Formats: sequence, structure tokens, C-alpha cells
Amino acid sequence: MDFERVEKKWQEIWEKEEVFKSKDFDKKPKFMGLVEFPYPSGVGLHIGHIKAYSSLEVVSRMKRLQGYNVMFPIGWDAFGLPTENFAIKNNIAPRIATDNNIKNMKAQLKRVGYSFDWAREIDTTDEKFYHWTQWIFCQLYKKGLAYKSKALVNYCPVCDVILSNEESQGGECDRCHSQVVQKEKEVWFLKIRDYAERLLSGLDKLDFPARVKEEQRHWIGKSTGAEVNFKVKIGSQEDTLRIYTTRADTLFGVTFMVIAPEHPILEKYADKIKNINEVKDYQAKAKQKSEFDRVQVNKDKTGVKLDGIVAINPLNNKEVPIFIADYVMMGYGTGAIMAVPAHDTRDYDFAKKFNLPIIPVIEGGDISKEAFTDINEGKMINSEFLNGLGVKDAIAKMIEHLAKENIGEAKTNYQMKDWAFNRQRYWGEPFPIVYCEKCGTVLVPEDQLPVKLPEVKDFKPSKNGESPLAQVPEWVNCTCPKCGGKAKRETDTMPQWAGSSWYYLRYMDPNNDKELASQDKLKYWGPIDWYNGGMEHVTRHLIYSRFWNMFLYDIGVVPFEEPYSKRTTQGLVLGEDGNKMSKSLGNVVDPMEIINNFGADVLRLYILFMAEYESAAPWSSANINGCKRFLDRVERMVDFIDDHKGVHAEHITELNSIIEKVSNDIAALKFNTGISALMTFVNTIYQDKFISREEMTDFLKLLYPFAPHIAEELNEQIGNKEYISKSNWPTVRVDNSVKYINLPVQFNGKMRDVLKVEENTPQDKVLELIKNHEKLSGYITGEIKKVIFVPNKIVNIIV
RNA sequence: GCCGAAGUGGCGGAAUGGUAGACGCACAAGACUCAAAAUCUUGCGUAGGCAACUACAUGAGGGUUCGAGUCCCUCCUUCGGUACCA
Repeated sequence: MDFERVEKKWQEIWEKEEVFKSKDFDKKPKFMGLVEFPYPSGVGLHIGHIKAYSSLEVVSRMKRLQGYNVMFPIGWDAFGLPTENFAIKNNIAPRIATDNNIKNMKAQLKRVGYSFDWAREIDTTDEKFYHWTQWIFCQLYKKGLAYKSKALVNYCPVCDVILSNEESQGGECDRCHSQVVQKEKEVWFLKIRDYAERLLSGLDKLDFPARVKEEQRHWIGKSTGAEVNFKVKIGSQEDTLRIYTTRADTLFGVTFMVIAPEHPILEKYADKIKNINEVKDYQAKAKQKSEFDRVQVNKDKTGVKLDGIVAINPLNNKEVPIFIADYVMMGYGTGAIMAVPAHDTRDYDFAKKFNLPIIPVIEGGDISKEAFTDINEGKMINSEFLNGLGVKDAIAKMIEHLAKENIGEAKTNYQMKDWAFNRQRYWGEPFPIVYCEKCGTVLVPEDQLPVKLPEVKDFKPSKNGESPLAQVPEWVNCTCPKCGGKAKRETDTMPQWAGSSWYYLRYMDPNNDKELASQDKLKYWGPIDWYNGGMEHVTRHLIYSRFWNMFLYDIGVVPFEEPYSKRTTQGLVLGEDGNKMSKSLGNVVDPMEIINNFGADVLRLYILFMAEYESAAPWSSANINGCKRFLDRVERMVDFIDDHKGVHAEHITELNSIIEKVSNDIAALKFNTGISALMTFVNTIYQDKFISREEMTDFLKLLYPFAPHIAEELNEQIGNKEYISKSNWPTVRVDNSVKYINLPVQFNGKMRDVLKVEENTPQDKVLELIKNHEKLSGYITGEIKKVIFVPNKIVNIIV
């Protein structure tokens, strides 16, 4: 088949007939399928896009024929660093580069034949879109969920710029390869931690794969424990040191304390700490270590003992020394811990290195060898009122005791940190924030949104790690919306995650200039019925967008709390050599080249046939031939068409079974077995060498979601007037023929033969057949002790 | 270390506790052809046998069951995620 002509022909017909248009408020049941919108890169479509989008493409095509009002939208996640870097390198404005890339990728997506509703196309860099991104930020700010705070950022002292984590991997600057250092800077944060509990508990009712839920749970990282106040003595002075622990039961086993190098108590008593120089030295070293270094595993424990300051165990008033060590993080808990070397591996390593006492408070284990950390075994010892209890009971009793004595209480912590929400970059959403000399930080009023991103000549990051926007005085300098006085704009921009945190809402009402989307339309379309995307977005994008949606729900803007009812993920497409595709390995497959050589239908079919959808699988240029051959065979199947009306009796069972199998498999993401069922049917027709027009039509409809162009073309060729894209999904027919099934026969659990019997043949009839069976009767070598008979499944005879 | 997923022919991969290897690739033989390609047909886990058939076989070892790739226990390997989280 001349696939180039045929594919173009049908793409034009579909567009003209608007068969993929989703209609607001249609009476049909709605189905909204969402795929992660692409970043418009200069490279164009990657094979991964094809796999990611083909799933819901197939589902959407089927659902339309099944009578659903389907929305399958697409857009562009277009802000971001690569475009900015491209602009710097080639001296092209990011706006122009983005528009070019979108144009190119859009043409590519159309060539694959995806049934996107292009009328709803969105672009996060369009001011009509980022208007509402800024508006959402305003609401977050008003509710106190956006705040500015000091934080450490990656900074390259040679380039004099702030780098993202991606640009500073391995603690090295991406551009000049010099050592990146941590620099303190005022940055914006969103209080996602306030939503930690809801983000966690909300998972229970969502239809997400278990591994996705697990990763999100882990990312949120809930831990329950207690905060406890230890007294500290600094000479004659007294103060309090608050620690967090999940093991309140071990309080009697505390032999020292550890605080983070950044802990404020160090500065507070700097003049009282005798070895303050040594401490400062350690602090400086810790600060130099990048995030990368500090996170390395199993490092040797290091630390410095504070001289002139001790802590007092509130339970037994014993004095214990305090250390600073970088294995305790300021960002988690209280930045201070009680160390119980007998029952914590890190404390144990530290105690061994610094020769500190180790007091067991739970029996079991051998603390001369290692810390005993099992919480399910052993009874409390050396612990006064806890003695004899199990660990879990001891924790509860201790927390009760702490509360009563007013020295501590139960506390829940989350590992998830607040979301650092800005970049020192040009190509992002400007913040709707100005700094007024008189009024301080002022929000830009909503009627003045959007704050448009100005055109600039130079996109290079400016000195001192400022955003390039700082170099545009006519934009930076403005009047304060409150007092009319002199003010300056925030020159940082939002991170790439901003637009993608709510884009799906905009599809539901893409041209609204009064609000981000109307309530009625959100109510009709939302929530998303099925969202497919990559595993790499499970912890960030997926959590960030759930957070924004919950927030918008809380302020009454969105009528549903969770944005995505169901989530699936596609497995990676590996290179032919089994490695991840990468330019350097030279194993990258270009989807456009495949389309040129084989056609879009073959590409679509193969990407779904190659493996189970959710697992990674290598590309094979040999195997794709099989899919091409299959479509060629389908085309030649037309020659077998006879004048028979209806469905041949010989085919009714087979046809019914593929209708059922393909429908179920598509809905269950099992495309590979659905396609193989279609192949089996074709093989049957080649055996029989006849097929009726009606059977062929049904078959082509089943093929249509996978290979729509050839299906439409053949459907037209065999004389059907109605386009498949405007027809109905086939349904199973009444089958009155006597069905025969193959009944496996086992003796003593061993397979011996298969008996062809009528469906629902009873046990005694089957046994009779076996006794009269030439071969099978030979296995009845003695008395029949027992017969296991599962109707239509199996018979097993114990002799 | 912790969490998750997975180990099945030469390869990609199928199998609600019930015929292991569907479907496809590769390979081989035959048909068509002057020939090749394409196409069509057949074969294709391993061992033995002309064959019917028999034995063995789903990472390793145990167990539950009439029956285990599938469930349970122990272990090995690979991949993904995550990490001095107190």
C-alpha cells in the first residue's frame, strides 16, 4: 500500500470532518484521556513520545466508537532551560525558537496520525496561559502558602551564576566544570508540606499502579515520633535543646547528642564554646560540601565534640556530651538528635569512632558487634518504668510520660521539603510581585495580570546570580500598585513545573479570558479519567499538580479534589543494544525515519506490540518487519472476501472472541496481546481462505485504533460508505452453534491427552469417553481412587 | 541499607492455581521463479526414538496442592526508585 498517500488522505479527511472534536456538555458520557504534554525541543519527537502517546491514542479511538464524548488534548510545556540555552548559543529569541519547535513537532505529531483535539491546544509560554499561572501564584501568596526564605543554592564561582541541580550534577558546573559551591540566597517556596497528609491519604482512593503510590508515599516520607526537650548547661547558664526521635523508647540509652553544623545554638553560645575555632572549621567544611557529597552513603562519621556545653537527659538527669556532625541535617526534624548507639546504626558507628559508651535498653542482639534495631523483638531493660515492655508499647508509654512531665510530645514529620519555586532565569513565568521602597513585598493586582515577560537582547545570566531580567531596567523599575511610589519587580522566574501543575485544567476551557476555566466546564470534564506518563514524573510533576489541584479545590476554583482518577506509566523504549537510548551510544531510533520507511501505522502497531506496555523493552528493527508483514497480510485478506451475507458460522466464535479480547485488552493496557489476537484471526482467515464483508468490516474496526489509516482505507475499498471513525465499535453476536472445547486429561496430575468434547459435558460422560478412548484407557492401570473434575477446564484421574 | 518490579526457547514476549512457550522475530525445508526478493505452506524448548511416544524443562533449593511459571519460605541475580530522615 502507498502508505504515504493513504495516511495523508485520511489525516485530511479526519481533520475536515472534525471527528476528534470534543464537545462541551455533550449528553454522551465523557472520557478525558491525558498524556504528558511535550517540551517543544529542537530535536523533535523522540521514540519515547510515540510510546507514551500511543496508549491513550488507542483508548481514545476505541472509546469514541463506543459512544463516548472523548477529549484527548495536547499542548506544549514550553518554558525551560534548554530553550534558553539554545537561545544563548544561537542568538535566537526563545519566543522564536519555541514557535519554530512547536511548529515542527506539531507537524510530526500529525504525521503519526494522533487523534488529538487540536482546537484545545495550549502553550504554557502564551501570555493568555501564564496569566493564570501567575493568578494561581497570587492565590497561594494570599493564603500564606508562598513565602520567601533563605536557602542554599548551587553556585558556580567562575561563571558567577546559580545552577539548577541538573546543571550541577556531581558537584560540577555544567559549562566550565569547576567546583560548584553552596550559596545562601533568598528564594521563593511553596508550602507543599501543609498538604503532606492529604497528598498521602488521598492516594488510597486513586487508581494508580502500586509502584507509583509507593514512590509518592516514600517521597512524602511520613514518620511518627516525638519531640523531646533536653536541658543544656553552658557553664552556669541553662537552655533547652529540642530533638526529634522515632524511638522514644530508647531515651534511657542516650549516651550523647548530635546537632547539625548549622544549628543556631552554636551561634548563640559562640563565646561560651571553648573550642569554637575547631567548630567553625568543621562548619566551614560542611558548608563547602555540596548536596552531592553530603548525600553519599556510608561515609566515615566525622564530628566535633563541643567543649563547655553539655546536655542533660530529662529522665535521669545524666549529663551527656554534645557533638556537631554532618550526618544530622538541619532540614529535618529539629536539626538535633539524641544518640542511642545501642539501637541506631549511625549512632553506633559514631560511638565506635569517638569511643563513646553504648548502653543497651532492649535485650537481644549483640551490641559488641552491631546496633540492635529490630523493633519487633526484645523487651526493655535498664529503663526503669519501661522495663519488661515490648518496643511499641514502650514508645507509647514514654510519649505519655513525656507529655505528663511536660518535657516532650508526639510529633509527625515529613521528609518532603517545601517546594523551591524560582529560578534565576529568563525563560519562565515572571512573578506577579514587586518590591516597594515603602510597602515592601506587594502582589500585582489581578486586573493587572499578566505580568508580561519582556523581550530582552541578552539571555545570559547576569552577574551575582541574578536573572537576565535584572538587566532590563525599564521592566524592573515600576510603580508600586499600593502607594504609587518607586518599586522594583521580582526578577526571578517560576520553575518549569509551574505551568504543568495545572495545564490539564486549561484544556477544559482553553480560551477563557475571565477565569482559568469555568466551573461548569470543569464539572463536566473533570477529573481526568486516565492519565498516562513517565515514571520519572511520579514524584515531582504528579505530586506538584495534585497539590495545586487540592489548593484550587480548597479555594473553590476547581470542583474536584484529586485531578487524576487513574494513572498508568509506559516502559522505556531501549536501544537495539538493550541500553538506554542516547546520542553517545548511537542507538537512538528516530520515529520520523520509521514513518518514512514503514508508515505511521506500522510504527504505532509495533510500539504497542513489542512488549508489555509498562515494562522496558529494546527496539528491534527485525521485529518491526513482523508488524509490516501483518498489515500487508491484512491488505491481501481483501482478496478472500466472498458474497456471503452476515458472518460465516465457521467464524462466529473467532470473531466474537477477538471483539471481546481486543476491547478488554485495550481497556486494560494490554495492547500486545490484543494485537496478537488480531494476528491469530488473520492466520485463521488465511487457513480458511474465505471471509464475509461483514466480518472484514468488524475486523477493520478492531484494527482501527492501532492502525487507523489502513483500516479506513480498506474499509472504503471493500465498499463501506461509512467511515470507521464515525461508526460504532463492533459487538459480539449470538452464537447458537454447539461449542466444542478441548478438555485436558491428566492422570495422577500428569498431562496425558486432550479430549475434544461439547461444552458443559458432565463428569460421567467424560469418564465414559476416557474409558472408551483408545489411548487414554491405557492409563487406567488400577482402581480409580479419585477424580478431580472442573467443568470445561480439566479432568484429573488419580489411579 | 531500605522500598518496588522482574528472572520463561536462539531473541521480543504469552499464560483468572488447570494443555507452559500464544503472537511475532530469527532459522530450516518445500511451493512459485531462469534466478533472487516478495509471497504462500510446513517445521522449530532439550534429550532419546523412523514414529507413536517417553523423560526432563519457567533463576536455585524447599513447601502447600489432585495439579505450581503462578501461592508460601530461604537464597541468588538483574533493573528501577530512594537514601546518614534520627
